[in-house]
Amino acid sequence: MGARMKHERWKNNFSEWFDEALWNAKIMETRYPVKGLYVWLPYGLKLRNRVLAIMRELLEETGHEEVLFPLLIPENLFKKEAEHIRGFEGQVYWVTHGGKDKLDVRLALRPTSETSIYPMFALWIRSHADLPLKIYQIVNIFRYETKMTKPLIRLREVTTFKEAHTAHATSEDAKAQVRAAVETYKKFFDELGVPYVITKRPSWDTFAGAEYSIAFDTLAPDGRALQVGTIHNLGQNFAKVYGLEYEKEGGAHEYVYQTCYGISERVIAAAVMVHGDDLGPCFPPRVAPVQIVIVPIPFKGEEKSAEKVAKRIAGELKAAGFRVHLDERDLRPGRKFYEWERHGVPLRLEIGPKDVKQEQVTVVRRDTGERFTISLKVVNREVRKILKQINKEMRARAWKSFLNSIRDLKDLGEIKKVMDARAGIVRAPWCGKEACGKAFEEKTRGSVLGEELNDKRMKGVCPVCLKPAKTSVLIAKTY
RNA sequence: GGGGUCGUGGGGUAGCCUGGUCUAUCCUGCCGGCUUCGGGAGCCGGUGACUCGAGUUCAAAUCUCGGCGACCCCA
Repeated sequence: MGARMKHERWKNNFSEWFDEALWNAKIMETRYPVKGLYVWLPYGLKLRNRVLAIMRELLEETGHEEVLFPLLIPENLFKKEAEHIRGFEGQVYWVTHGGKDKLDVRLALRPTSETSIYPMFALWIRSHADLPLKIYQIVNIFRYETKMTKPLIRLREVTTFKEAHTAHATSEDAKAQVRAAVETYKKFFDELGVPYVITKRPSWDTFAGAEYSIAFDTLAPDGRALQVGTIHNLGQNFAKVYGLEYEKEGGAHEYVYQTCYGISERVIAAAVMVHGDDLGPCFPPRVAPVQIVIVPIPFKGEEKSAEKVAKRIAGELKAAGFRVHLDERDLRPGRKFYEWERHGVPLRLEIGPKDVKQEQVTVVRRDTGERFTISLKVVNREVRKILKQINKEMRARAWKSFLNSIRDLKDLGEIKKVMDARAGIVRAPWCGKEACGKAFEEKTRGSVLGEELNDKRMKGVCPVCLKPAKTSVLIAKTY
C-alpha cells in the first residue's frame, strides 16, 4: 500500500474532496444553472443503474411490484392530510399555470408520494384478499431546499427516490413488514459495502404521519452522520384520512395498516465517500460501472502484440460477463492509470512486453495498490476471485473504520467535545424521556439519531437527569 | 432563521485594496503536428474568460446597489 492510498484530503477537506471526486470521476455535472439541480453524466448514470438493479432485485424477490405514479398532485388531495402537509409545508414547488391560464387547482410537484398513491389505494383495496399490498416506485421528487444544496446529498430535485408503500390487514402485519424492510435494507447496504447504524428515530424527529420511524445512518469522512434510508410505520393515520377500508372475512370493515420506506441517491454519495481515498472514489466491483480496465503497454517494433493480447483478454472477460473497458487511446500508460484510478475502477490489467513474453498479465488493485501477475491461462477464473475478494475486503475496511468512529460516553461535556470536533457518533445512556433527549441536543450541539435497534444498551445513568438509564441513544452531527 | 466570504477561458488561478499601461497572468485541459510509451512525458503551433442587470465616472475585471450562483459559520 503506497502513497496512493492516502486519506488526508479525503478526511480533512472532505467537502472539496467530494466535489472533485464527482467531477474527476465524471459522475455528476454540478454546473447546471439552477440551485440544487445537477446532471447525471454517462459514467455516473451507469453507476446509478447498477445500484438500482440491486434495489429492484431485492424488492422483487420480497414481493414488491413496481409502479409509476404521476409527478403532479392536485392541491386538494395533497392538503387532505393536514398533519402530513405540515411536514413539507414551505418545501413544495407549485405548478400554478398551464400556458397562460392560471390553474383552478394548483398542482404540487411531489415531495414524496403518499398523497398521490393512497387515494388510488382506496380504489384498489376492497377486501382482505387484496392485502397485503406491496408496491414501490423509483422517481424524482422535488423539495424547495433553502439551505445549502450539495450534489447527491441535499437536492431540490431528488432524481432517484425509491419509495415503497405497503398496506396490511393488521397492525402486527405492518410491524412485521417494517422488520422485513429493515432486513432488505441491510442486504442492500451490505451489497454496496456501506456500513450503518439502525435507530428508532426519536419522537420529535418522526416522519409526519408516522407512528414511528426507523432510519439507517452512515458516516461521512468529516465525522457527520448521513441518513441513507428510512422506514415508517404509518399505522392507520393515512388510512383514516384517505378512507382505506377493507372488508374482513366476517364482513366487518376496518382501516388498513400501512408502512412506507425510502432510499435516495444519497446512498450513492455514501458509496462514493466511504470507499474513497485521496485519489477519488473506489467502487465496489458489485456496482462499479467499469470493473476492469485493460491498458496495453506498447513497445518499439512490436506495438501490435500487446494490443492483440489485450483485445483477446478483453473479449474473453466480456464474454464471461465482466464489465470491461479496453483503453486503446494513444496516451502514455501512466496517464491512463491515473485517470482510471480517479474513476474508481477497482481492477486494472496491464499487458506489456514482459507480460506477453511470459504469457501473463499484470494486475493492480485500486483499493490497496497491490500489484501482481497472473497467468494468461487463468485470467478469467483469477479475476473473478479477485473481484469477489475486493468486494469483501472493501466492505470489511469500511465497517472497521465506521465502528471505530462510534464511542460510548457518559459525560455531556465529553460528548460535546466529540460533536465540536466532528469526530463521529457517540452512544450514551438514556432514561428514555423526551425532555432529556432534547437536552442532549441542546447541551452537546449534536442531533439524537435515536435508540439503537439492536439493543446495545449501555449501563449507567442518563447524563441529563441522572436517573437509571433504560436504553441508550446515538448522537451525531448530521447532514 | 441569522451572519459572513466569494464569482476572471472547460478546470484551478494572478490582477481588484489604490479605476486608465488589461490587447487580462500562470498552471491545467482541449485541437493539430512531431516525438514518446511498465506511473500524471517533452517540444512546436492553436483554442479559450472578466456571472447578469442597474448605477457612479471622461474611463469599470477593479467602486456602489440588486438578481442569480458557489462556499463557510452560527441557531
